[in-house]
Amino acid sequence: MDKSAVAVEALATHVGKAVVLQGWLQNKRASKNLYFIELRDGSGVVQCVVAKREVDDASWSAAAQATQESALVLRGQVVAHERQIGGVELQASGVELISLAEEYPITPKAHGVDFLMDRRHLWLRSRRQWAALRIRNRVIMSIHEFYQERGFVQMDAPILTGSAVEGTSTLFEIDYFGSPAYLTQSGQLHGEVMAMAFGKIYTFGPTFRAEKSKTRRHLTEFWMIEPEMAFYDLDMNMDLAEDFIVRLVQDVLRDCQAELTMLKRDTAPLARVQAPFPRISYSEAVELLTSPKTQELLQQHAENLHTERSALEAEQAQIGKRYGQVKQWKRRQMDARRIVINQRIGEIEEAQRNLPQWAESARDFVWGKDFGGSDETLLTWHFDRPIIIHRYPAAVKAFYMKRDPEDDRLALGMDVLAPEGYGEIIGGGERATDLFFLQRQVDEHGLPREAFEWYFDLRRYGSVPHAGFGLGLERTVGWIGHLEHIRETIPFPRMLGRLSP
RNA sequence: UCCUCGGUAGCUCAAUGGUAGAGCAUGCGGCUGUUAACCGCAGGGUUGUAGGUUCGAGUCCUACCCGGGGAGCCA
Repeated sequence: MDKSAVAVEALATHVGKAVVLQGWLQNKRASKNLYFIELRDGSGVVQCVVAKREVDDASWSAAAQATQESALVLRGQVVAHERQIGGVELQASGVELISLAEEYPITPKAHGVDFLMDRRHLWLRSRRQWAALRIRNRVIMSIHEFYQERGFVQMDAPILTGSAVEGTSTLFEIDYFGSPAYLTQSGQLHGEVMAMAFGKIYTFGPTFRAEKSKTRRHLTEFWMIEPEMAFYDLDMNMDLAEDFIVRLVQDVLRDCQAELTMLKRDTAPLARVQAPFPRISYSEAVELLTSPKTQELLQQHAENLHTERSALEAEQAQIGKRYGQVKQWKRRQMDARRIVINQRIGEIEEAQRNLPQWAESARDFVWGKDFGGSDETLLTWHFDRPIIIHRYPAAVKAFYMKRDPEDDRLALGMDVLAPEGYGEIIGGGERATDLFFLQRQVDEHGLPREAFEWYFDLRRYGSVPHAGFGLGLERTVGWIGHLEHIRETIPFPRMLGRLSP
């Protein structure tokens, strides 16, 4: 291994110099005396030009032999080249084949989800996955920076627990030396413990939910960041959540331009993610949801879908008519276009099927229910940035939430909803401080008091106002990267029916 | 659990109930700058499974299996 090898991402600072690159062949284009090799090294991708007259025979035949994902060492000079991503390419002087790859299953063309998921261990090498997971990395870094700069202490909550926080139906149960134990659903309660010991803390760990949800927003194993702060009320909690999200988005916007470009992410909506976020109470949200304004937005959306579909269908008909009379290469273009059209029409059809239900759900929404996925999406349509909804009916929130002193029906909870249909990325609130209230809540939720004695102790020994929230890492990354599915935001997604690789 | 869409070549997809095709990938040949390169040729199929309707089924019907998306629930 060559210690002097340069990372692709650093090449811009090596223009005009001779370098050694180590990596894998992502794609190759050939003409008689020239190979264009796209070399991937994990830090980026660079085009390497291998010209027959510039290299020796061994190098030339190595370049000829190299298949997709073959491992290579390339030597050459870095030259500036306007048309390349990153602005540089390598003029190769030597090619060494380290390992000849067998026929690679993931080709440069499209593949289906199931096929790719079965090959997740290889799929991770693809550009989109690279971009998505680099954004994940940047977000994780920002999370730690944000809290560490503010004097928060990182404290891990246990993953194995003896008690449930949320409903028991979504718990993964395991055998713990003959007793039942559960994989954690939230570090919440332990976070409160640590906040009483360290003041301001945050947990960062995996969370498990045995929900039988098959949607683009659900994983059975996901990562959650849960800050918990002593002497914080609901407003301070919302301020923190707002600053936090702005920071994550702006860091990615600044440091992940290449990744966002690769994902074809429209960055305008991200640039608008600035404080303050609209803060609306649950009751105001219900009013908004059931208002004519929401129905108008739905109507407009339905019309847009209809117009788009008509245009696509007209184009489809045109293609069908002309198909028999055109040249081969044109026909191929038409085939490709036809596939894109079919896919989009499928999406529109589904949206058109769902829209009436969305409208009905919004129109008939009654105070007291929790918002469904479509309701949340509709609420975010009214705004151009994330929104915070606070003061939910106590009945739909967790037992440990503090009641609103001004209205006992309400809990001092808050959710942050991401725009563009990505839904809830934060859930949290101010915690109840009163021992007797909590004991009653535990009883009413049918939970065993004994299991919460240690939690009750926090209210016996110096109980103070405190608050916190949980941020879903994968949903956040999915939203920032505008990814179609949450499974692309984590290296090895765990979902219903998916445990491997 | 329910609703909905789908399963055709290694992959992605076509195919008014009437001879199963295209692109990519693979192999061979061509091309001095390509950007999912391009051009030519070749090999590649028990249309998810089991029944049924029909002169004839990839296409219609029934059941089952597998997958996508959504509801419920949630980050």
